[in-house]
Amino acid sequence: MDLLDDLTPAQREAVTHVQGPLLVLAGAGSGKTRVITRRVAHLLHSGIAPESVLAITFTNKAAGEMRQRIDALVPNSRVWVGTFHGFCARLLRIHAKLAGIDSGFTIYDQSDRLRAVKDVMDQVVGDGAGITPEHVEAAISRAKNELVSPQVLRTRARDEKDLLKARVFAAYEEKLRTSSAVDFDDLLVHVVSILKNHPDVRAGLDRRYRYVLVDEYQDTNLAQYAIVRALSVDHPNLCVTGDPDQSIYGWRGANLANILEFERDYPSCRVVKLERNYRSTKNILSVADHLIRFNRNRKPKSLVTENPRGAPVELTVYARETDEAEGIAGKIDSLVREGEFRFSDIAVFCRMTALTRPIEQAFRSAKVPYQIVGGVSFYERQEVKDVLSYLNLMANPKDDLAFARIVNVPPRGLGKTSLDHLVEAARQRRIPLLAMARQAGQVEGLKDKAARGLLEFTGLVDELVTLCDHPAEEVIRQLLERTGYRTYLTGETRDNGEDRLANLDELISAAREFDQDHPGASIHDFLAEVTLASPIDRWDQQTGTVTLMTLHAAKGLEFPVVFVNALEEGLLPHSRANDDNKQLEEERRLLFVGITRAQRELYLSRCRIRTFRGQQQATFPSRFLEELPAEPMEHHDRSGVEPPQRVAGPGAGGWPRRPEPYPRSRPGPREFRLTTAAELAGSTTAGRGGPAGATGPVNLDALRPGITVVHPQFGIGRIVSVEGAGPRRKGTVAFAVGEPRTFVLALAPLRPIGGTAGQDPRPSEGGGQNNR
DNA sequence: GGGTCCTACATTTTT
DNA sequence: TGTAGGACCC
Repeated sequence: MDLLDDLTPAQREAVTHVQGPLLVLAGAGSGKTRVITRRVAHLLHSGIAPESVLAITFTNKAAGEMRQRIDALVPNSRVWVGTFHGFCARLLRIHAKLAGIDSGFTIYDQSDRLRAVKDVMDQVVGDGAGITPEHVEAAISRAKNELVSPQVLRTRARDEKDLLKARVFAAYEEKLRTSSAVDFDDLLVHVVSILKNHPDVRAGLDRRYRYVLVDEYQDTNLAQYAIVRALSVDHPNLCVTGDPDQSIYGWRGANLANILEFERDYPSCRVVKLERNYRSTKNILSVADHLIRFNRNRKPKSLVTENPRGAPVELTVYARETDEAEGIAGKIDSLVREGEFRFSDIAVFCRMTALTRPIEQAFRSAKVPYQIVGGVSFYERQEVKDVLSYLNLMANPKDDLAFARIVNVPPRGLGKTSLDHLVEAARQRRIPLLAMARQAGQVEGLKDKAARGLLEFTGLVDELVTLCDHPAEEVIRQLLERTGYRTYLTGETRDNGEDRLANLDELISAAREFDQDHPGASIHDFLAEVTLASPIDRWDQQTGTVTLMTLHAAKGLEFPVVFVNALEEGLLPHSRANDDNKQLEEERRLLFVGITRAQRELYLSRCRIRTFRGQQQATFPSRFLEELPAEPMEHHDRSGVEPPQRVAGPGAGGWPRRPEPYPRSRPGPREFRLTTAAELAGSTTAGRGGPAGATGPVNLDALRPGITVVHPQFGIGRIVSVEGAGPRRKGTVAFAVGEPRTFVLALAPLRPIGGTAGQDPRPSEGGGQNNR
């Protein structure tokens, strides 16, 4: 077949471009994957050696799909397709020495890193000092993604806490070094340093990978950017594809500027825009387009489609999250019953995994088959992690983390006290725990019994190490028997012993599959693959079930029918984004990504009262709802709420302490009216750019304690106290969502709402008027 | 040493 | 609501 036959001129231009940098700005659903795979095929057809093509994706799943599609066009092409982390892990195995690490290094995942940070903090910081290991861990990751060393981080410190973080960072790095371990981010960081410090290696790789493709370029961080650039100096045949409007990993260091300024990096580059959408109906696209136009930091872009108009986009308001879940389950049931869709055509997206629970429950009782993507990865489950720790220790005797994890699993009479003695002795001698355990007799303060236990353990490890060259499946089978782990779990009747045994069997299957796919591979390779695996890689669209996943996981996928739930302030946008416009725009893109996954039907929903973390709370509609167009949408209110009552509220200006349950006995459609903080603030006419400031002078006398106010950014709240006088008078406002905040009243865009203090400012109240 | 219970805690998204 | 870590008891 001809590679170009069924392509548009723009797509054809991208596919046939061979030499020089190329930027493909691909709107959602514009056939980007098809363009990339065709382009690779075209390169190969033009006589370019497969070994000189490097295709980098964001997830293993995307990589697998791309490889498959390339294979279909050009069988057995041996093009390298993979993720950044996979590529770097492979490079590092070869060039470990140049980065000053063992080639047998262990890769620590995020939970390993957190564990290591905790250990380090115990030693370096002593007691807390006001920062949590999670904070430090996040700071370390951020620093690494931005190629910031502990030393530099220290010079940037602004307070005691920052200094402390920098100190822990340095100690953590030392710990990694002595353990021959690298964390996730290090895979990139070490490769960057090799490329930087060894020009010959860099030039060699640049030459080798003459044609580099990077997908989802909008999600690259500084380290990734540095790698890509270093590989495209002498042979800048760099093709990047992406969509700035779908950048949703800023929190992980992704830098939108990478794609926005690609043309500046490579002035000679060709730019191809794919703006025609093949995926969604006109209605869905219109909703997506309206929303994303509220983002300021973007390149304007039009998305057009020749697809039919399609059904209206539905927005439904429910009373509670359980009703929402049941509503979604019921709708899915009828969609399938009507015969137009199968379960596997349908997906439900949530902002957070925690929001999936009520939906799962509803699915179970409505007998809707579903699979959930995300949450705890298979490889992060305790028993799986235990076994992997054995493998890690076998492969890397310096891996103290692995040692500590399994030295007493199954129980060998080695409790915390013994461990503490061992750790202290090892620390003094600066040797790994396993090496110290071999000389258990020399450990001060250790009981005989514990010393014997340690020696027994080292003997076991030595025995296991002899298995290292065998196929992964066999190693694991043997390991489970010889360590007594299987027996240990078999005796475990509580704690889902059965499930855990089943997980071990699944691990064995995974190992078998690995052995088949990678004959001759080492345990290191198996461990690397497993550590770099993510939950989404295991997702399978072909199982005949509804898919339940986070909005982040949904990127790159498409479904005929899509539901997005919990469109409420504090959830979408997430409360942590409240005070930062950049983050707010990212939240908007997140919803944009969700919407544009839908091919034919899109259902949005929210509820008035949500029980979350065991707490019942009244909600506010997401501000994003206000940014959707009126026309192709259909609003339903199934919350059974009363029209607003113009009567005095429950207390003197009282914020209801606890939201009143809405009557379920009086359901029925109600007229719909959007009420968002921004609208109440009187800024609905602000148009582009979203909520603006207040629209007129506010009488400062009106801002008294007890008054309900609205802030364009933080939403509705009540003034709890006022201090000082004159122009510098400050007021503290308790918001319905998020932390209380203090403002200089004369400067803050606060507006009283509801007129008198007595009026019920109940959030989320449906209005009596129709907004159309 | 090891198990159990309890409390305090945090709580986004993941290669 | 869940989990991780500490206190307590055997």
